[in-house]
Amino acid sequence: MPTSVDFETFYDKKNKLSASVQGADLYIRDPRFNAYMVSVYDGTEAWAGHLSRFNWDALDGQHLLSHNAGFDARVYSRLVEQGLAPSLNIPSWQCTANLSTYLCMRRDLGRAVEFLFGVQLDKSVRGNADGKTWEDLTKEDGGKSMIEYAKQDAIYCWRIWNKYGHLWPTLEKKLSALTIKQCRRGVQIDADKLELFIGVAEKMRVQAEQALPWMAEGKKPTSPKAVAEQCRRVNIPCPPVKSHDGEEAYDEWAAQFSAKYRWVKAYTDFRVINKFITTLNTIRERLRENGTFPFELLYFGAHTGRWSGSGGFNMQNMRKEPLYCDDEGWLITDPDKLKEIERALDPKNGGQLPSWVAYALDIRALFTARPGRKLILSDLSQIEPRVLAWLAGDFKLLELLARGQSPYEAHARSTMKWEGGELKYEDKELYALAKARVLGLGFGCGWKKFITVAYNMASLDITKDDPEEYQATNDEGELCFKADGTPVMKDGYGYNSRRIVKEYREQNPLVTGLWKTLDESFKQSEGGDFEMALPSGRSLRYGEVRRERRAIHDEETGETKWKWAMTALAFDQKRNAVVRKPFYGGLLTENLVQATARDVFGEHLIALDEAGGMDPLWSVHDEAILDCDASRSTKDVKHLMSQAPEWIPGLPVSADTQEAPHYKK
DNA sequence: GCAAGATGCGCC
DNA sequence: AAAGGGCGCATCTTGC
Repeated sequence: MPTSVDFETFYDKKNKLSASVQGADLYIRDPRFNAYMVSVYDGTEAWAGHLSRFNWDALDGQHLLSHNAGFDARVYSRLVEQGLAPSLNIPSWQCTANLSTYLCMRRDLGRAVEFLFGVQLDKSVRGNADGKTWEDLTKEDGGKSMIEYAKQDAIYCWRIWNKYGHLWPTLEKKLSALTIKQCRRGVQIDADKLELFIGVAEKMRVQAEQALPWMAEGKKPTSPKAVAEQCRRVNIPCPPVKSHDGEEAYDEWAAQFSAKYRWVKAYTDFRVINKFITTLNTIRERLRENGTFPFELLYFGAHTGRWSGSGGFNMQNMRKEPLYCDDEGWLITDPDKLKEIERALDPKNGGQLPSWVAYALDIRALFTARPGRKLILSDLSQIEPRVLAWLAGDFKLLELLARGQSPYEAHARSTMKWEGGELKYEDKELYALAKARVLGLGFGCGWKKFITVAYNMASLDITKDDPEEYQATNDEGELCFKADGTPVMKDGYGYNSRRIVKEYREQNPLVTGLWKTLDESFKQSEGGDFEMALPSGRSLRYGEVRRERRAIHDEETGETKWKWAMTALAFDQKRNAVVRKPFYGGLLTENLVQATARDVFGEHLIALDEAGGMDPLWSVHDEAILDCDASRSTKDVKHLMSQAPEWIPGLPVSADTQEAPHYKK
């Protein structure tokens, strides 16, 4: 029988002493850090009290459990370092927070216990301990309430494992343990480069800041109010809200006014540079003496099972493009100039930065292998379209993929009547369309959204060939064009987008069939839970399916329409809570594909970890970053990541693998 | 003074 | 009938 362990440690939010603010590593090394209490439970007896009274030998040789094992294990190691705990033999330390998330997307103990046992825990004791030392707590009530609280936590941690541990597959246990190991191990940082980047970026920030007229009045640099006031002052419209009016609308606004007003470019630049500096500062603050950077990655951070970044630094969303700085310290944002840089950097053209670029600040270049080792980067090639084809039973497409064709070309051959040679080179237009269809239309996306999706994913403006009657006209009746020469279209336009969406659906009955099947199964589970089985053996659960009327607000007309929708309980990341959301066939298909792709990748991660000689440092959904010894090559990695797990036979898997001096796009 | 919401900027 | 989805963090404003 395992033993659960829970440490209570001093935290002080006001003075920025806490694991959530500092990250676990910095927190436990902070001079103010103090672990004052430990509680344990072995299924029969619970004990909680001050560390000085704890019989550590009781844990020797025991399999341990903690709710957030990564944290408690680090606290223990720190205590050993400080001579406050003996070094014990601990064969395993499992995490019930990770288990709870796997089971029901409730990570914190309170909500997990509420869902799994129907018991409401009182978490107020911990909340009230903010800024209080053990001495403070003993003065209050002899520490009694904290002792009871800590006991309760250890007991429920143990009970979660005891009741549900067997539902956690072996592979998932390994992935949980690997994730905990990765976070603690961290990654080697090029510290000199870090300092250089921060120095250059700070100068760039000053440059941008000096161009903001409202700074003189003491307004904040990115204050929306200050920007709006400035717009009124010079009699130009306020910048369109990107999430509301669309990115394109904003780009047009910026293009129109940036030549005349330098602050138009500068205030957006400021945001970009400032974000960059803040991110780099987090690395600097958390850097350990050996130059490694510990991070946090959440096992099962998304309801599909994907990992999520966490803990103040997200390892999964580092920008791909460097910040380019010109001789005067301005951020280079002009698309033509960026293209020129890209051309110049191509090895075929010399592979050097143009002379007018003073610095290229690439955050990814800071992440390297440990001394004497090498970095290997490997990502699964278009795993989601491949998985979709497998799930839909599209054997024709699978066969083309198995022959080594890209999903875009295979799709064009399979459904778009392409019979020529290599599509990418022979018909660029069709290739772009195939790419947009594959990436954009597999999950039920509608024509309106597809216009942006095609633009973002395949740089395709599918409205440009729309018939003239859809093109907007000005007051004089002349046709309207954007700055780049493409037409401005009327509301209700989208002739070609509608046509493409319709054609895709007609030509891919297996995919639409999958949407329909899932949609119908979902509807049939009305009144109960909908459980979607995944090929790997795990499943996604959608709780308490209901048919209900939901208000839809039409942005254009301002009207509110009521529509029937099928809804279920699902985890909402933004609110960090389980809420009711609408679902439909396309969305369920998307969840199914993403979850299955994650499971395939999970098998690869464990295979890589167990192969030896290479440490998976962290992962980004379909991409593994490995710190390898000299005996390992890209071939080994590529081979392991090209296997289809036995539960998904015939899935054509392939990986792009490279050795690199540092992390890169 | 703090929390929550809106917005922006990043990623697959 | 139609419906992109999955994430995290910083900054600013507003409301209590």
